[in-house]
Amino acid sequence: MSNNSTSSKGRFEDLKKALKSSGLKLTRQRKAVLNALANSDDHPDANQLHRRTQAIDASVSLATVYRTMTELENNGVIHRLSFQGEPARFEAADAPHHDHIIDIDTGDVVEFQSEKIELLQAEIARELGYDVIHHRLELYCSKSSK
Amino acid sequence: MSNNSTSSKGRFEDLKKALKSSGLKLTRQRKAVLNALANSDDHPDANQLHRRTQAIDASVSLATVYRTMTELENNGVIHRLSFQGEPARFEAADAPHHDHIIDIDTGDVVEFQSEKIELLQAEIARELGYDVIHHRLELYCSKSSK
DNA sequence: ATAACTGCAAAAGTTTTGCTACCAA
DNA sequence: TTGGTAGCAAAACTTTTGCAGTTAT
Repeated sequence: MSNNSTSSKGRFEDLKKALKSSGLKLTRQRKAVLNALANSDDHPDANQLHRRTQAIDASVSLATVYRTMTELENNGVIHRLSFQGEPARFEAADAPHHDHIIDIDTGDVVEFQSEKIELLQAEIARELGYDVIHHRLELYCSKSSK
Repeated sequence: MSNNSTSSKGRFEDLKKALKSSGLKLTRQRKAVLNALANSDDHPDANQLHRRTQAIDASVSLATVYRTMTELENNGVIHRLSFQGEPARFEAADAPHHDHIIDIDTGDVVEFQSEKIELLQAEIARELGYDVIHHRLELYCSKSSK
């Protein structure tokens, strides 16, 4: 089994596998969408993903991109990111959990991870009588001067 | 000066003051919008705020609600919250900084604050060469069982 | 065979905007 | 007086959906 997220080929195989285990049919169109997503190392929105998909298979419609993303999201195969004031972006869920830094000058997205913050979150929620099901943490940043 | 966010009257006065110091005109319509916002202790979206505003002054249009919120946001008087998959919500910015817990069963929003998390965020960003300008932290939770 | 899937176009929902008239300062 | 504002309706955008035909299994 390829958990190898370094090769886009491996990511494509993983996505196909995840799609099939979700009970979804592997259609020509979905193959193209997954391929486009596997080859994206940024976080494309629906239109970008649609354009990249069409470069592989020009017949794929935007509706299919949306429908596929919705299905895959419901099955935990991809994450839908909705940053402030932007259309939703998508990323494969194969990578370990992480949060995002958004460069407010360039729009670049950097991923990071902090066990400490996760623990603090759970602790805070617990004090208020809640369990954290999932969370969103985004740092809107500019490059530091020095 | 009333920094007293316990009384809605005080909050209304504070909002009016903030609007005027932003160089905006205090119109009849804006008075109604600010009044509606000052009397909201939840986080209304544009439609809700519009309805509450119309209860005060029926002539106010939805466009004016949006335009007013955009102006006030640009001047730091209010915050625009955009939770996952929902239309934007608004809150007065007079309260001290805080983040949000969203109850995924009821939609309730609880505010919390954690100095520790803020410090960790800054530290993480710094290690990656960034300064945090602002951030978003949302915990999507359900009531804890015990 | 047949239930799932697709493209297309239309609809839905949120937010913005052009325009003409109006009003706060 | 006059530049900022308002309402209205239309437009802009993102996302979803009804429908009739197609396809993977």
